[in-house]
Amino acid sequence: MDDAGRGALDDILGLRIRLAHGTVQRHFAEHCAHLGLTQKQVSVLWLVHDAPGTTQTDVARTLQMDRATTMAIVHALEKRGLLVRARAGSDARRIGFRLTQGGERMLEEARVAIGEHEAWLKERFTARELTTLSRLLERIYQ
Amino acid sequence: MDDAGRGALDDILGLRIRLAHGTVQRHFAEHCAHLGLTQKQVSVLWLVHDAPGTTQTDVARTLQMDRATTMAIVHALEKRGLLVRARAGSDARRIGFRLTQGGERMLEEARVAIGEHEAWLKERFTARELTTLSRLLERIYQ
DNA sequence: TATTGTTATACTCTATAACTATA
DNA sequence: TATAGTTATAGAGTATAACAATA
Repeated sequence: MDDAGRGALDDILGLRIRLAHGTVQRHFAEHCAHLGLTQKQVSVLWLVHDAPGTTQTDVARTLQMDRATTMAIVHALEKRGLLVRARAGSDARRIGFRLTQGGERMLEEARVAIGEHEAWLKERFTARELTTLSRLLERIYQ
Repeated sequence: MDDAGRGALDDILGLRIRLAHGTVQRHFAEHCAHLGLTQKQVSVLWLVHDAPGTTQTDVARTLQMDRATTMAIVHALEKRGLLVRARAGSDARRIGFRLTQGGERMLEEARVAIGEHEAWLKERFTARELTTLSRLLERIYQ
């Protein structure tokens, strides 16, 4: 009995995405180890910097995470003094985030490391290929 | 102080890959929950089916995992009686894998569920786009 | 010495469920 | 009732380090 016409593991797009993700994650972990931050933590710092006052629910939606998962990440950042929480607006349930001075400094440093990390990732593509890849990936998570 | 010329979070390819990966993983978890298998476990079953006698190191290399990580996954499959281990060839260090009858049956069932899952994933692309996406992703992990 | 398998350990991410406070 | 945040808990994936057996 053979597997003719049954499809190979190579045709599984999910596997390709998973392998690519793993490769990127490993390179990040190595290259950005000196920051002591994970990809997710940097994403949150970046997001809050771009839009101070962003709430937990906003962050969860943008990064497509559970609220509880978001909590854990924010907690770690708060514990390190990179981010503070404060009531946002008239709705007493909503708590907005702001970066501390230390958080801003850390983000600047992270941006340098991530710039290098992204350069390593992108160097294998032309500008046109990068645009194509970004647009195709977008269709998956949007 | 503004961020003109500094690059936006949207330009981070690593983030797009991460979001796409998360979306695919969540859909797999929902759609394939009845199997009681994770993506990794199915990959290992599939791999061993395609090449009986495959060793732990082979699996680790193909799926780009640590040997210890591979162990944990294989252990779970062995515990459920889907896979057995046996000495492979003359090298007494190498242990090859084979699927049991139950493992073969489980793989058949998994293939159906994964076919549907992949159809959901791929329906948003044309055949040509799929080829492009696969080739671009390949350049990252190969 | 190098490779293969193994175990122990630890950390991140992820999600669920149950809870409190506010709208 | 619905939403925002919180906490506890658990499982999966990942990696490191140290070890035994074999090449």
